Amino acid sequence: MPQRATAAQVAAHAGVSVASVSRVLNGLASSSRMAARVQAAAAELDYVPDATARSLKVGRTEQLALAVADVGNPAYVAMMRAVDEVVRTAGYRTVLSAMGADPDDEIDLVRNLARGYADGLILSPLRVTADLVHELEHARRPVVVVGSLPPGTAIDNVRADSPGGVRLALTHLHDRGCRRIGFLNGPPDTVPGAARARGYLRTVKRLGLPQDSALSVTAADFTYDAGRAVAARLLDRDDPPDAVLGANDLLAVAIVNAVTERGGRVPEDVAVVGMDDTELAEYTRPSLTSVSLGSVERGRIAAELLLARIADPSRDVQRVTMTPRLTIRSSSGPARGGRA
Amino acid sequence: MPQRATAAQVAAHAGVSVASVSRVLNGLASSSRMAARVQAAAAELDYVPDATARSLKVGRTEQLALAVADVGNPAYVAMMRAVDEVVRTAGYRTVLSAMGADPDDEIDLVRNLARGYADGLILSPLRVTADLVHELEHARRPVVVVGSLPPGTAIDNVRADSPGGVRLALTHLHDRGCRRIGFLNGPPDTVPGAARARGYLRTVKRLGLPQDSALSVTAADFTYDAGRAVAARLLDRDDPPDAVLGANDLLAVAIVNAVTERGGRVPEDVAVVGMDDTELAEYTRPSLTSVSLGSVERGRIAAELLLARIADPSRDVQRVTMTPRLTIRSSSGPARGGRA
DNA sequence: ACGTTTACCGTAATCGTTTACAGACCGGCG
DNA sequence: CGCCGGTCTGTAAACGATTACGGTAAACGT
Repeated sequence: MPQRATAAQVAAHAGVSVASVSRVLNGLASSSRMAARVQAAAAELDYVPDATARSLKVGRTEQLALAVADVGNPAYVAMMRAVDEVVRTAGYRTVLSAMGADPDDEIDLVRNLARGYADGLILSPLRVTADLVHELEHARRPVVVVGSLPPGTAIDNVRADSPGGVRLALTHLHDRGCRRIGFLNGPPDTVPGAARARGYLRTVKRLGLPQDSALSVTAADFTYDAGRAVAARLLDRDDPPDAVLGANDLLAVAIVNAVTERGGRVPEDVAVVGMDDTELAEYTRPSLTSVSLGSVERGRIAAELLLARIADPSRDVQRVTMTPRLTIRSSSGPARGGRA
Repeated sequence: MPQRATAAQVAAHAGVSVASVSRVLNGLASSSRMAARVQAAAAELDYVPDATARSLKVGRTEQLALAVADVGNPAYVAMMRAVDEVVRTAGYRTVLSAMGADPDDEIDLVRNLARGYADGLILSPLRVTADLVHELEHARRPVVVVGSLPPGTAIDNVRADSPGGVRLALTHLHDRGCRRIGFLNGPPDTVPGAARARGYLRTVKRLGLPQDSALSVTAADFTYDAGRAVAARLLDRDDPPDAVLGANDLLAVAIVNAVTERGGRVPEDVAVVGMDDTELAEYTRPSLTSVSLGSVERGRIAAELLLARIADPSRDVQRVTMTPRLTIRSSSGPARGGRA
């Protein structure tokens, strides 16, 4: 582990001042003779400027923090990739701040941001409490929230249109002839859980479908295992649904597998639609019809919003909503026409 | 965006010196009267110490960099989670340094580490060139490599036993009665690709299986799509294999889907085994027999090795190899006994 | 030839902490 | 009463860069 050279050492070695070293290495005005000397000395000593010292002086870390609720969820993975892509090409680094389900984690995170280890934060919280909103509005560094916020909150944010996505999915199933459409939701006290539950109720009413509360089941979280754990409540009934919407691709796949394990066929006996349109939808068999809520674009836009705000802190607060898009695959099958 | 208070302001507000502020906030010796005053002042001004300044002074950033080749690969996602878990509980942050397929990216990364933006690096390179090894050995900060390195390289590393894993898989298939066992590999010029190819050849020989080079196919990378693109070369033959090993769960799933789309049955017509034992193996139908190369443990151990080396830079170089473990699921089916 | 602009370069201040060092104070012991 | 030991506290020097400022010398115009 060789010692690191400092700018002062380079300066001494080249017989110039540290100011000149800094100038040359940052491409500021300097004679070509000077530039050559400094560069030679820097190369000889294998000098690399210290990021920490630079950050302290210029007041920027060139790092952006990213916090998502669940790194295991493919939708978040896709979002992370998109964020990192934008962030990196802008010359910043991404620091990952995974967090648990505890909303206090998020509050701590925003507080810690005040330490200045990053120039901004992209936060995708599962639950939004009043405390969190308060903390966000008083954050010492710019924050962009991915997901909905209470109306009037003055924070840049980019949200999915969950109710719209649910409507797209249910309408599609209705068009295919499904009438008893079940819903496997995640925890209803989360932002996406609540939004999707709202969308489900609203659309069921609008389409004139049976408002049977037994058709709506919630999993403990948005994971495959949690989906499997409660799938029986939906399927093992005298009057099982002829279609199920999963609040998530993972939950949808859980339903698909639960159906097939019971000897049922997807989509003939039960059609299934997922949400997020992750890669999973392509891998699984039957491939999964899924409505994209724009995870990738949300990530990209969030990163761009953050960079823009860092560049101009006084710009207007932005609020972007993605429009959902349905991709039809095998799990909701071809038109059911003659059957049933 | 309220202004940030500095230690000097807190000191002035409390009528003490900045040294005392620092001492109190870091829990060093100080009278209770002093502690109370400082804490009151700090609370009043909502003071949070600056991470950058602290880092500059103490020479630690409390950040660890993590670089993996492909964030889309579930095996790496699992590894990332494991790393982050360990890193975070040790009080460090994880900074993500995604990189492309270009080996130069990795060299840049190691070089950049000299800037001191992180206290250490966990690197999982797809390809290991001589230049990279050289760079690693002269790195200014501790590096742990996940994956194999040329013998004699003095770098902490934790590797998978790919050949062992392949042997496990092939032996299993052989035991099930399969004789024409195909292999869908990733790029053979990558570290895992090369290791698995070696393992395949060796085991095929040992088991006395046909050494038909047409049975071994390589995909352009370790992704599902790349697998799909070349699956035909393996399946659409006069003498198709009765089993296929995927170098990857993604590649294995690609084979499974390609088989079923051709009307074949898995495992009856073609048994399939994957590698990495990711969550995908549970989701897909038929569920995928897969050999775990210990992605999660590799991540955990890599993080622990790095932390240990940071704590004691002169400790002996460690090299850990995970032993592979086979999990049998439906895709390689029950004993084939009477059939064929 | 002389004043003035221009281009470079070095000195030193600065970013916000931590921490070595030394001074101040108090109590207790001989 | 003097001295020693210990406990706190403040002063000031780092950490390693960037950059405002001023000075020097070359270049230029008349």
